[in-house]
Amino acid sequence: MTQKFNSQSPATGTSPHYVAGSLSEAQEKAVKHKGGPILVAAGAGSGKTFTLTNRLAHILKNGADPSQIIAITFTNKAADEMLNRIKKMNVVPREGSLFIGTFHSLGARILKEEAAFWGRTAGFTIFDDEDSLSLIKGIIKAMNVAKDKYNAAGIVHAISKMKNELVERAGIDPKTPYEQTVMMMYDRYEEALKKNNAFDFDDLIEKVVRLCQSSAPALNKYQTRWQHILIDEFQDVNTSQYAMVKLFAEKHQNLFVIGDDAQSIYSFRGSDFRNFLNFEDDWDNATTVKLEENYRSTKNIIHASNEVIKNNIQQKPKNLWTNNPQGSPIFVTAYPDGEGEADGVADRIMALVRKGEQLEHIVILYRTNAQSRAIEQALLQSQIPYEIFGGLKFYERKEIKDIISAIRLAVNPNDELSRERLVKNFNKGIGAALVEKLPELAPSLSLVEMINFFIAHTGYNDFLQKKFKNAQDRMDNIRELVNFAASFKDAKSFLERVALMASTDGRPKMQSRSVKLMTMHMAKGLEFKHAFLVGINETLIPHERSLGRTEDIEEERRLMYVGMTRAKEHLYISFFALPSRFLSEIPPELVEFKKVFNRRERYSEWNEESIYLD
DNA sequence: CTGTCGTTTATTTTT
DNA sequence: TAAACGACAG
Repeated sequence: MTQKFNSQSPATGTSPHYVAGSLSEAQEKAVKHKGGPILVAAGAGSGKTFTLTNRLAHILKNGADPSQIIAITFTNKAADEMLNRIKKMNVVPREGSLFIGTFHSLGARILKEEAAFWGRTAGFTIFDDEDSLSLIKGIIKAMNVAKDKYNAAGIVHAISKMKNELVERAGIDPKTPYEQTVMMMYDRYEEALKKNNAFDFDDLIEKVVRLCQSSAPALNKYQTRWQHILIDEFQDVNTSQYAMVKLFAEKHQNLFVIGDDAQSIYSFRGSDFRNFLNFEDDWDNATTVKLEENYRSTKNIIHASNEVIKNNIQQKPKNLWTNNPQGSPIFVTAYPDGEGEADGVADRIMALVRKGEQLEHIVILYRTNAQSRAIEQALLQSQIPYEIFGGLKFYERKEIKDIISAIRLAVNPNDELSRERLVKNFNKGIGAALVEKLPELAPSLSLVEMINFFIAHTGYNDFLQKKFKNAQDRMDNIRELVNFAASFKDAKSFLERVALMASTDGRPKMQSRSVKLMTMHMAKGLEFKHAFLVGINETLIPHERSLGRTEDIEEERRLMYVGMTRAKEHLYISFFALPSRFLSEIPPELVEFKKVFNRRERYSEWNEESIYLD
């Protein structure tokens, strides 16, 4: 077995360095599956990406043309990783003919082909969440309704939900005046998108499904084209994504889906892991393979995680096990308050450093972003270098958005939002002049020339310096953007990529010598030698907002499970105030419990006896 | 354009 | 309870 414990994989890498060909028995069964629908239930750390990549290679080696295959992921990062691994295996005869990408990029690609059906051109713009919000805000204003009654974000959310759940517009019968108005806004929103020659994120899936539902030739085209469909993180598909895939796979039935229902943590965004649980009922001749050997963590960590997730009712039964060593106990620490906890974690990290541990092997995970502040302060004080993951997406930065707006308008003159943004941004008519000039200029300039034109024409560096204290940082960001843009052959593909970028994509590469801080959501798929789970309090995880419904609490438990299974060797869990119920689900014999008193005098009477709730 | 005051809102966020 | 946002006056 080359998948060895404590491998030298980078901190953010997802798996040890495998050698192709060393599949476990279960992995081999999944990889060499003959045909027909197959669900691979891949537990945490069971070599999911490895199996998926080998499956793809297997299909290619058995004579399928790359153009007949689509492999769908949720993130660009996952897609890039798979593509890199596949390239190394030397099984793709023609470069560029194989689709490995996200649901959204697949949708964008199809809609480019089918733009006319929706009254768009191939140069359509992809509106992001912020664009959708401004569009709705404009509609609310124009409709002259009571602003306090119609919350723009709420309406955007409602529309997004309808699209994700494929709710038929014609089937909706709004009863109350409020509902009637919202539906009117929906209609206006759709009109506005069309007028702007734009699709929103959800359209990239929904409009493909609607097209295939209403046009037999179109459906037949894609069904025939794609004979093999592979889907990663299948537990996270939403209704429209699954509908799209189902339509495509109906003809050849070569649908390979892989994922872990125990790690479904995005239901608030429409992910529905019942698609995973019901797969065998949904496809007559479905095969199921379970990957239950964990190559990542110690026995203690796996045992503790299993005991926690066991308490969920809605799940596929599984028995995750490992050949790895027993390892150290789970270190659970009670602190008097959040600051005490942060200091305690910093102290513990210092101790690890003194023992020669590398900072990049350490991660601190929390439930909510707000929790990072206390931790940051403590790390600063102890002079421990750290890096926060997530936060603002690269392209959501103001300076980046300004430039993107200019390129968007150049490519798509109907993009009113970008025009507005540019006009508003600069005084003395600079914006207006720019907006006039762009569409003549665009065809004659390369992408990078266009960006440089924008910067020169608007005096953008001066603009930044006048307006922002951190102008230098922002100019650095622009330089990053120019570097990134230089690798694209045309503005259209650049815009598509940028629009579909996640918060961790496209940012300057991370530093290696630093502790990583992130939410438990962001940590999915990653692994670290040492994982600190902080703020494991009742009201934080499970979050107080989830306490009403069993399903929500079960999702919180899955999140806890995701957090715990990130640790390879050492798992540190801490809390203040009331310990999370999930802590009491860890068997006491696996835990080394410690209490820290007297951080401040007023907590001296703090006297909880154990982490176990009554 | 800029600053201030009142109001709102407060989990997670793969695209 | 703070902090972020938006409206509006100066």
